[in-house]
Amino acid sequence: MGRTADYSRQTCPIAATLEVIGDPWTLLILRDAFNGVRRFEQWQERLGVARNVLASRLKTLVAHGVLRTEPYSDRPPRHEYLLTDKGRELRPVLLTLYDWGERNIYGEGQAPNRMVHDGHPFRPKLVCATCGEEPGSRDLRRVDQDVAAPTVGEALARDAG
Amino acid sequence: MGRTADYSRQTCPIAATLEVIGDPWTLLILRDAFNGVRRFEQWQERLGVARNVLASRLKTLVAHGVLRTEPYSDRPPRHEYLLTDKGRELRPVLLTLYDWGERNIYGEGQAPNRMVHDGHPFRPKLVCATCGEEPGSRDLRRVDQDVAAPTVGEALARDAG
DNA sequence: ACCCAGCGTTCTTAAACGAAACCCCCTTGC
DNA sequence: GCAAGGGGGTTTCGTTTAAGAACGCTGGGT
Repeated sequence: MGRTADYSRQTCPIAATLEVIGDPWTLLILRDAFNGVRRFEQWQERLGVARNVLASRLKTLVAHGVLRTEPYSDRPPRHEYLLTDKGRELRPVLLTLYDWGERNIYGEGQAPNRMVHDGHPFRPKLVCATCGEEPGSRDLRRVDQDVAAPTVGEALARDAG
Repeated sequence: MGRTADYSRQTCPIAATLEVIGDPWTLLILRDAFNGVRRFEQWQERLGVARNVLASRLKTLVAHGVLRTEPYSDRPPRHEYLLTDKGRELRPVLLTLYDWGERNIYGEGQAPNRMVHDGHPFRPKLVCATCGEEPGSRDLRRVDQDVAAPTVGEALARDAG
């Protein structure tokens, strides 16, 4: 029936997230949003993405509340796209993707840019918010809930309504 | 000319990472790998992904060194797919995706499963490895290197060779 | 009046997906 | 010895989506 990876039957937060930001280009659109890009033409120019695809991606990001539109001119009517709080919470996702790519593809210090935090080099570290420890492979488990949890499709529908 | 989002002209670790794991299904394949899945039929059954697509994804993950094959039977010749060290380093990516989906789509405690770390609930927190602080939007910057950095395509080629 | 900027929409074409059939290799059971 | 079945794919074919280029719309500038 086509090509879309349809994650919506699953019941999993990862699948749910990918349903929102898993399309090709979407994460690069968000990367640029974090870097200050707000307008259609800027994204189009920087990414070289097809305009129809860009329009469609922006639309679904707005529909999911990751971006919102804000008018910046009445005549002619123009608006820009800004990250919402929900969108800003995606920053850890981008940072971990960045880190993996730098270490595993580019190699340390070989990347075209660096992250700087308050004057010193930044490298993300993921810790347990409760105890502050870095989780190992052994001590972290995924436990099923006994309640019947909604599928991705259902959760997204509720989220939109 | 087709459909692939081609990130390879960019020079960015995020784009480089997406070139490896950004295909539809790939992140769910990895999610299941972290949950102990190792064989073709298991993935096929759990994901419902088309077999040709699954075969192709596994192939590229092996080619990029995220998974490796390990024989588990000589006659008939059979192998399973295991995460490499490089693959295991993707865990933070999966954890941040999980966290976002749980909080922003399912809602706290509504997800079908929970993460448990050493007996207590786990929620990932991203901190600066150097100073231990959680970075805000203001104090984290991306700084260009002056050296001419390789494109994603070049970095991946070097990575493979 | 003409051109330009900004933001898309509409078209066509070609790649990638989805589904199901098919294939190979070997084991087990009758 | 032959059929059935499991594991791990590949082939074939139809459909959907992305790429790419062209066009449209709104208003501003000169």
